[in-house]
Amino acid sequence: MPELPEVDTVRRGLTPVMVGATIAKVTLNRPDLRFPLPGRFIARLEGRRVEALSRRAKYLLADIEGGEVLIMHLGMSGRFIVEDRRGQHVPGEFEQQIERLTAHDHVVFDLSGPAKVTYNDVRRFGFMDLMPRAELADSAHFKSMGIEPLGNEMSSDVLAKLFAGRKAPLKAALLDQRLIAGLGNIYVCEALHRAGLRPERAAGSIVSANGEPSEELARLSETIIAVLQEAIEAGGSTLRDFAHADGSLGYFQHRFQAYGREDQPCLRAGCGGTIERIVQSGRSTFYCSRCQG
DNA sequence: CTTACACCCTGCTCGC
DNA sequence: TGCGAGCAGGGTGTAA
Repeated sequence: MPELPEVDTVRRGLTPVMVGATIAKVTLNRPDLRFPLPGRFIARLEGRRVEALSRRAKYLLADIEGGEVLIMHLGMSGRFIVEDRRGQHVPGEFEQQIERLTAHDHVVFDLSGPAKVTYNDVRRFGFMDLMPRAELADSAHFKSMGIEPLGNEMSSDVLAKLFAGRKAPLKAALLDQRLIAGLGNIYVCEALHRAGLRPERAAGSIVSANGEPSEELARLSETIIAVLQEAIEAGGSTLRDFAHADGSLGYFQHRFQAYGREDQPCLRAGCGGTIERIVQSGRSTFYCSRCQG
């Protein structure tokens, strides 16, 4: 589920639960996620306070008392479930509570308060790592990471530099985390649709020859920011409601204009086209060949 | 350096 | 009803 807006939603949800709390106990139900968990994972966390929780691209970062940072990536299917410990043992706390599936609960953080935070990940493409804050920037995860799309560096000037001369399709360039970090398949499709740009076009083709940012590039830059901000405000897309254990879908139903809408009418006013699905770099691209030029 | 592709893993849906 | 194929929001490693 998690692209930048979803990860940010998770960050917001976990902040009041985790920040300031002490990690009383860590339980590992397996020795690895996508990668092996770092050595002495449990000992380095237990008894320490969580000082802050932040996001970089699709990564969640928890500052741990003592100077280390807990790095968490949700992969494709990772999610956090917050439970009041009593909720587990006192049915009726939530009237309609459905027993949640605990298969694929891989890591459990018992906090100093009544809360328990469980990392659940069916496909196990997610991972966690732990290292001193000072080593973060040079770590394998972050050293080649691109700009933060909602950060200060994001502008059509910077995009022009990043895209200049690239033959890769716009779709691939926007998905490349070494250029811009945080966009995923959904929001790339949405941004290109809203900006009216064809996903197959070479990324370099929207940078004008004289080096000045083109109008298309400016539109794309602004659209990316707008789409992400709107998604964050809506609380992400299809994330399950991680704050409760009832298994129900989150409130945010699809406001997608393109993603997942193959064969359905293009929603751009006056377009009248039909959304098509093609495959680029092994992944589905949804777009309207009529209004995306 | 850039680009392309296989791969990691589990579960669900679709067509036969 | 059963079963294989294809698909799913991620990143990584390798090869060309």
